[in-house]
Amino acid sequence: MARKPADQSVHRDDIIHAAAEVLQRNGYEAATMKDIAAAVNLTAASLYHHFRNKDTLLIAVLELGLEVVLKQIEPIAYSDRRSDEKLRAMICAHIVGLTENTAVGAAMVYELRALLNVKPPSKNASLDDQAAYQAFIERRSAFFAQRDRFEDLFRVVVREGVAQGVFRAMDVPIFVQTLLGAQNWVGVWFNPNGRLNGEQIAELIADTMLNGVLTSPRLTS
Amino acid sequence: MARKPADQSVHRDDIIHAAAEVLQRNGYEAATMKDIAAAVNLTAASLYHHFRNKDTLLIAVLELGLEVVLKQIEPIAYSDRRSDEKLRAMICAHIVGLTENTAVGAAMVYELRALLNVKPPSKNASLDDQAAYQAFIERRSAFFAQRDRFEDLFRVVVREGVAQGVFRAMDVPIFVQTLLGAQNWVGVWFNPNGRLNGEQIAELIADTMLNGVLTSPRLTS
DNA sequence: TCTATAATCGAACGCAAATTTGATTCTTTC
DNA sequence: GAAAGAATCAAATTTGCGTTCGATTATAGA
Repeated sequence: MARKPADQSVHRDDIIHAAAEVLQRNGYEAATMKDIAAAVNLTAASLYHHFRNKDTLLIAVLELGLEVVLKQIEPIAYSDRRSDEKLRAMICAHIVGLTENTAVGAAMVYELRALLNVKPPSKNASLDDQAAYQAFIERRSAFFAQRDRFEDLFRVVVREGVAQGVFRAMDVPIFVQTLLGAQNWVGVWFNPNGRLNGEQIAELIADTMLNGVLTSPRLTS
Repeated sequence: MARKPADQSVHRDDIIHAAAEVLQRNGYEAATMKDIAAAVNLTAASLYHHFRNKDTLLIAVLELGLEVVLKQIEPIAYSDRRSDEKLRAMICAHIVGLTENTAVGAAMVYELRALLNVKPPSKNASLDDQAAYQAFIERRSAFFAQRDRFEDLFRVVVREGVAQGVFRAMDVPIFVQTLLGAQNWVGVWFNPNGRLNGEQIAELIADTMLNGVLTSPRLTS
């Protein structure tokens, strides 16, 4: 009866990754469904077989990006190493992740606003559309909840370090924003053909940030 | 004969600031000329009396943002204080500037891509349009040159500090990107109704970043 | 082989947005 | 107070994009 996805057909994830790349180049509003479709050798119309609409595609990209990064950071945060070691590992993991997929990383920085700006359907829209919008809103909330959780991991580890005396007393939320800014920015300026690779950059940044808060400074271990 | 700008008429700068605010909310592509016009009680058509097109309005916003920030940073960089004091002052000036005008600050982070994505006019466009596009391109190049100059100010001061021994040996370009990321990010998360004001945030961030590179750590002077 | 459904596409729809046009209303200056 | 240009607007134009529709093709299971 039913037919499973054919092997030669384009996969959901292919589209998401292609979308991320088009988004990186043009930004959400300027990126057209046609562009995205072309990147996977489809027509715009075909995309609607895989995604209800453009908004849904956007959130799929962002969810993917967050999931990847969470999966790498979370186990480190929950491990029982020393706080400064954990923080260093988290910083490096995040930055290396960004440099390995700059497209998704850039989306996580640049496209959140687009996600927030998604407009509700007009009142004479189909019930189907109304329901889909509700689902979208909930999905978006869940995304932001996850994202808060991601940021919290850093705050928790830093607080831990302060309590243990490995980090100096500080304003934890501000420090974490400082850290996240430095990290996210890498997704903006990183050049795969540049002088340093992701790991090297990650270590250098971790050095600086850790030095900024360690009670007894030490460089790369 | 000719008529000088009437006093009650909307001024170029009003439009630029209004545009910055609309851009902050929606992003360049999603911001409509109508929205921007409405923010200064005009119609979209009227904007074309002041700006040739939407692109020109965008670059005007960015030029304004850069000019403001350069005017504050440059004299500090060229002063003859100690390098670490200069760097601290530069960081604070930049961050305070961002928090005082988050709209323009956000544009400096988010809208550079839109600036790069401006499309040339079609080949059957008027000569006037062709010429205007050339002018735009040059203006854009000049903008990026200025922006490089801005970033260079930081690199120069940091190198100076390393040479003088107040800063540890480090990878200067990476450190400056780290610093700029932390700074720019403030424009993204800063909340005027938040717990801390711009100055306080600036000092905290400066503490962390300087601590990250000082040879003999010290906190707020 | 036959059928249900997955996957795709070409063409068309509807709409919103940038820009143009042609007039109209102010203000300054002579 | 008239002329010239500055500043504005309503309406029309155009263009491009998201999305829908109907039809077509391919494939796994009955």
